[in-house]
Amino acid sequence: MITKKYEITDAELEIMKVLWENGELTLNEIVEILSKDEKKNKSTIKTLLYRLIEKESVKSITNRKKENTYKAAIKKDEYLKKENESFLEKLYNGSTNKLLLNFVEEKKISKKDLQDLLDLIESED
Amino acid sequence: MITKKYEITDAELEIMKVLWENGELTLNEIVEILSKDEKKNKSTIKTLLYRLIEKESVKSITNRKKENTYKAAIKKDEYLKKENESFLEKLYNGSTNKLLLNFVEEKKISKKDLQDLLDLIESED
DNA sequence: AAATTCTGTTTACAGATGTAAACTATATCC
DNA sequence: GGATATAGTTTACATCTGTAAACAGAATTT
Repeated sequence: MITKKYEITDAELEIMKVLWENGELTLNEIVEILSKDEKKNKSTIKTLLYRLIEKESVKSITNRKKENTYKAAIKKDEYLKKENESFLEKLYNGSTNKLLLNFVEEKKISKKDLQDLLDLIESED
Repeated sequence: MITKKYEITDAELEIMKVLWENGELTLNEIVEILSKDEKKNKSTIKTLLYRLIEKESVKSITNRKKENTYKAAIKKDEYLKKENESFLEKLYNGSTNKLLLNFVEEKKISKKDLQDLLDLIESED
């Protein structure tokens, strides 16, 4: 059976982000946090949370004498990695260099950004 | 009225890629090219092409005494730019630097890649 | 010219997605 | 303890997607 752990939709991702940032939360806490910028109905958030639980991207924790809490069951890094890869594949034939070049052309990356990053790497090894 | 020009689905994108690479083509030429790697039915390709025409991403050209030809009505660069931006926004809060750092951590970008790119930029200005 | 064959256009349909209400069981209030 | 509120679960529904067939009009064949 194929795991769909990483196939998270845009709407679901908003919930994952909250969980990644805040750890273990109750439904109401999630709603609270999301209500700051999003205008999603609580019921909608419940559904999204449920779908995430079904696809095992979120774990629901039953607490004695309290509401359940929910936490991310997949790591943000791993998710990002998959997404990066499919983005690269979809638009740049898997070539990071093409992407970089494109970003530079679009002025999304400056010379300084590159230099800073290089310095950072140098300082690490 | 909002133009949906750039909202191209994954399946539709395969057709756009063919048109970007080959310019103006007939349906059969598109089918021919796509049949190399994809296993899409001709009818499916027709539908995708039609949807692209509807959303004004492809222009259909009527030729006297010949089949229509089709060509991309949006530029690849522009499309890429939008996609880059939404990808950045969705996963990195719009921060190119976060993306870069992440790519380096995932070993998608090497020190050499960065250096080469820097050299390239230097040589340009 | 009638039959056949394609090209262009429309319709179909199942599954995914965003959004939210309905239902049910459990906890809380009086 | 019964009424009420709320959390957890299920169902609903419109739109979007991927896939493809149906249909209609023009071109080609015989």
